Amino acid sequence: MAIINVTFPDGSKKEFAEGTNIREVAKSISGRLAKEALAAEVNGKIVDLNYQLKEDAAVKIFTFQDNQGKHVFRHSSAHLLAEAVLNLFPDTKLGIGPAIEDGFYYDFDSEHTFTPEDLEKIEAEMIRLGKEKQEFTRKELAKEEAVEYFNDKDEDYKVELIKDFPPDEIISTYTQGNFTDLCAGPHIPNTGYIKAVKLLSLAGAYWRGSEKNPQLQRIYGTSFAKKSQLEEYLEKLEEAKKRDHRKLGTQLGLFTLVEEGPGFPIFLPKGMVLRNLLEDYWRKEHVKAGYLEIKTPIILNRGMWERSGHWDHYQENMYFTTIDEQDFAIKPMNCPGGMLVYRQEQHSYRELPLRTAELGLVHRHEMSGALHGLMRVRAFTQDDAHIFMLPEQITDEIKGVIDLVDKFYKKFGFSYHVELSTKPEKAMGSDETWEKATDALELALKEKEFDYVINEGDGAFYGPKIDFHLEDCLGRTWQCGTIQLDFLMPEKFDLTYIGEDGNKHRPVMIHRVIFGSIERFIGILIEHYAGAFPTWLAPVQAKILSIADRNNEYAHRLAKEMSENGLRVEVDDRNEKIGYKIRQGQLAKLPYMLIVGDKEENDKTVAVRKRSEGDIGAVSVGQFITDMLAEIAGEAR
RNA sequence: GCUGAUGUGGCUCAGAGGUAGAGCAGCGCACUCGUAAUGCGCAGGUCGUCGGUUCAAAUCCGACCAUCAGCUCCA
Repeated sequence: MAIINVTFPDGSKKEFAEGTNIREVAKSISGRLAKEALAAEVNGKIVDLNYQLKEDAAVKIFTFQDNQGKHVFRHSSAHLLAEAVLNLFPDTKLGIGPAIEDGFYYDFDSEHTFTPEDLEKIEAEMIRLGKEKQEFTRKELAKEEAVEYFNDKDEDYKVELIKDFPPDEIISTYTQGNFTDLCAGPHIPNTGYIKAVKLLSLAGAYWRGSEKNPQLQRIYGTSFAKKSQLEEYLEKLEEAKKRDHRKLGTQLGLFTLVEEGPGFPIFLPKGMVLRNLLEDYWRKEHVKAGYLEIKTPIILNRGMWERSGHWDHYQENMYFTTIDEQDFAIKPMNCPGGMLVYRQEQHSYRELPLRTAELGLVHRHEMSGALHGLMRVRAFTQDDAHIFMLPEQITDEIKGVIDLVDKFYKKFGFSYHVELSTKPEKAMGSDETWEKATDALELALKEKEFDYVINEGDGAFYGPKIDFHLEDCLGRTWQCGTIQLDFLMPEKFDLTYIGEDGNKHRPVMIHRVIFGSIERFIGILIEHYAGAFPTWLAPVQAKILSIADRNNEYAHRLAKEMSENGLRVEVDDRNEKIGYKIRQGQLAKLPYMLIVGDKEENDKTVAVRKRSEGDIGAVSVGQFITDMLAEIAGEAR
């Protein structure tokens, strides 16, 4: 029998007899690994533990600690879910059931509408089946056999999937107990591993993600190797929900969402302070980066929107109005206004790149089901800019914008990921133009050495884009910044510049936003800081709390002095105990509370209580103001 | 828009056919207080909206609106 050389991730090597399976390999390393092993990677391919080695191989064994191990574990959990559902609701047809970040789901087609109570029953059934320790066994079959097998079981969706595979594809199925599913695998050894499982929610999901297809019932769940891990996870979810910007927004008095204006958030005084600070910072940075600020109207006439292509390509998202019997539209984007600005005068190649920026309020008709706090609204302000440039300036300008986005996000401590979105179905312009634009964006990303994923067909109707995504408290990502390269709009509006040769040429343009929408960015910001804003951003930077009524005058005198120094201060002069005032201040997440009683009044000091550190002792008023201004200047830089 | 769930005072929630209740917040009074909730009292709700069933509806039924989760779509 042949000897096989196995190399492990740490570089160590071991010899095994041909046909040895991974379980035995794990056992040879340690009993514990054999117990915890879920799946393995052999020469780059993910396999089951009973995969038999046939040649020399690099072997990695995965446990629940590894992402791959988790993934396999959750995928097997999805199979267990399907088995449980079929046991309880035999007429159910199966869609697909993959592992996802933090869990898994399975899509079902059933006459019966699942209820939250059903989820409990299904969960109990999963646990029961888990106790049976049913083994997952793999079987390979030819395409026709597979079609026949699933046809017999009336699994229409599975048949549809198989029919889309290439003709010579080897199809595999996995069976546990008397449940068999179409699946590439791999899977964990048996269902007994799944001891901690929780079905979390129920939702409709279109078959293969298309609105045109029937809607299936999707059950979401998660599972862990140990009960304690599940509990920890559920606790973490609860904690994350406390950071929800919708909750904190009301609690902290930043904004409000009312039934009278779905998707039209109302900003309250404290929210406006935050918003204005962001805009101030934005303006400062944009002047530095060579942008000129403009403001274009919210309403423009029909002809202009026809020219821009929005009338044909974006109508379903737009709001309309009539003025003096003429059609007008409320802008869903700022670009056409930007075009009108460029067209105001003749431009020389010497002026380019010309960077015009606009904090523009746009309105878009979003589907009612898509609305979400400040993250997805129907009216929002984009921190827009349109850069008009020579073709040879494209890469540098894109790189400049990438740097600016990075600077902004780093300032707030955001981590983000980048996507490159390509030509959508509803697009203007030729494939060549699109390809040219997409290549230019890709080149800039490569030169910047950014990791990015390609988002097919998700570009704007006038051009491809680089999207910057930020995460909310639950790890859902939202597109914020975007850079779009556009050869078409300058054409549509017949934009020109006079080149070195004295002739007219067509400029290229970039549409870009950094925050994306101020509203969305604020939503992310609230969740990121859990409402505890750094001092420079805090709507109220310090609150002065008086100990007794007789200290109120001193408190107000201090407040006046601090306000005159540009600090945002409030006084709590209510006739309440200091512990109570402090509690409320702490819940309001104020960076500083200044407690003033007889002692402070006599010494002309304030007793400082810092949000993060508690009581830090008394300092003179002047000293406190100086320190705070220094802190703010440092943060706001 | 689709699927499911939810909607009770400013906020968090109880009440599940007999005509609305608590805590917090608010207001008043007393206490004048030293680092996360002082006590007492008062006021506040056409129970999302409209319609139906019933002697009687917050409660049962229907439609609509809004919100939440997900799908789809997007900054």
